Amino acid sequence: MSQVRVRFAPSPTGPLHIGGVRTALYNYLFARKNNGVFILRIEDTDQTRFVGGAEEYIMDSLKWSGIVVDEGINEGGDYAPYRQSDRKHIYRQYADTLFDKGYAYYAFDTPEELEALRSASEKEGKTFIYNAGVRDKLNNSISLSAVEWNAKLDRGEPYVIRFKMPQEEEIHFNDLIRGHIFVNTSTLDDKVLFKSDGMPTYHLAHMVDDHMMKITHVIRGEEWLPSLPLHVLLYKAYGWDAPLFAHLPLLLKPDGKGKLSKRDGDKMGFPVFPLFWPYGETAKGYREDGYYPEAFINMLALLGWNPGTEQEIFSMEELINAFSLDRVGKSGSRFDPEKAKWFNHQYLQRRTNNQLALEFREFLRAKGFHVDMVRLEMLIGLVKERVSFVKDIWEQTDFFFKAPEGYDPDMVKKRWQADSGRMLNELISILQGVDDFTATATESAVKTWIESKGYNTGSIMNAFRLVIVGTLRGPHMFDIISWIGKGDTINRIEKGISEISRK
RNA sequence: GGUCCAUUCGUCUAGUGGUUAGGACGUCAGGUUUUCAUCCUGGUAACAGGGGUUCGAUUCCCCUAUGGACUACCA
Repeated sequence: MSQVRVRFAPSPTGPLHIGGVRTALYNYLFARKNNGVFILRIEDTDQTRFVGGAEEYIMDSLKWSGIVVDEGINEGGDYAPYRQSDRKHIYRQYADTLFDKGYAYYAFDTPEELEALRSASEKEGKTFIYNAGVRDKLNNSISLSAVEWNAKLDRGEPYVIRFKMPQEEEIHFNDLIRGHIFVNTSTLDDKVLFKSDGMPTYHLAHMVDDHMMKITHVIRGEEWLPSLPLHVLLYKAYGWDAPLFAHLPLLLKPDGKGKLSKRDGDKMGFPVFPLFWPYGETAKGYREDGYYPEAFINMLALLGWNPGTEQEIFSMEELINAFSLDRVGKSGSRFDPEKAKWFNHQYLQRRTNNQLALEFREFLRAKGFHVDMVRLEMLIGLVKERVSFVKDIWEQTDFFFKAPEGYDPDMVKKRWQADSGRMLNELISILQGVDDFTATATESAVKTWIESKGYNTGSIMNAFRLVIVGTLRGPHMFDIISWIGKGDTINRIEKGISEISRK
């Protein structure tokens, strides 16, 4: 068999949705798995919907995700150009071929006329379909005489080129994910192939390009399934071999009904886009929310596909190895933001303290703290397993950098006893006597003291934590005081005693 | 409305003509942690409904219901 060639073909109409990233990913995995080629083609035939920055956004998103394009606008390739507006000149002749062969015709109906027909049909509870049923009553090169429609062309009247859908024919085709499907052409309409503005529609452009670029497998979203019969007919009309098709199920809302949208993300506080979108109505991105691209991709890969084993954590290499189209599900997947966080937690745990320290150092710098790497790595080691994102580390460690500004009133009420101040004063002198201020040294000194006095460990330690942290949370107490040092520890105890006792 | 597609725990899913219907996220409980979190252990929880076919259907077929996509000179 010839070399596998697949393409991801988005429209630059705004930021790329994570559903789009998943489509790109599956194409990419399929290509790599089969030693094939992954192509990025920009489908910008609708000039009215063009959005500046979207093309770069698409490329940046793929790059961040670790999806490597083999042929595309930046990469070049034997089938360039890879942007449809740059290929404009090649489509017209293919529309003409279809006309010459009798598979297409000119239509002069104005958008207003068609709109009127549609609303009239709707009033009767019917759907207006521009096909064999009404074709010869409308304004086109089939209903009009050759003299008439040629005159219109000569006058420069706007027109489109429509596909001439067969009247009553069963179209059978196969989808790699869904199997055999068939539909009767009487329910299909004469789709516009070539627009009056001189641009092809998606239906013409994508298949001409797929054919010219020798695409072997079309892996795209389920929203294209209804137009597959048209595409199959088009391939037949040209006498071309059609590629194999695989229609991917959609990503659905975490709750409620319908497909995942930007609104869901806004409402529930999770991103629906890979990267921050800075234009117009801005949108948050996974990258900016602190997700690792590996976790993001891993999460997306498992939404609609599964390996058939119980493995859940996959590197890109592993995904490539394990991927196959026949393990892609048929039904839409509800997106679960909680599971996305879990994936990031897993990836964060697999990073070394050194890597995390490097990442967290940027955070600290922004806050004006400068800590050397050795101490930072120690700190990371204390809180690493408690967090899912680098940015969470701050919430877990803020009290390492500054004494508490207040003391949790509920906890004080619950844990601060009449003699807590006296005992903590004793504790100060115990700590004062520890020269080597390591966690083990201070711990053993304090435990010996508590035992010798017959104190209650719990009440001492809770009060201790209160004055050091400000509330009852955080890592092991002796790890904390070892990190902040003897001087600061004692200062905090003294400050805590005086401030809490005063109340 | 019409056409097409889909339907296993709350969610992502595995699975088979005869299984204690498995895993993960979430959730709940217990344990560890003198705090909180993590972690560990355990529990909860599903074959949409109705007809067939069959000795036997979650699995195969049909119908219904529900969900989704499409129904543009948008992709």
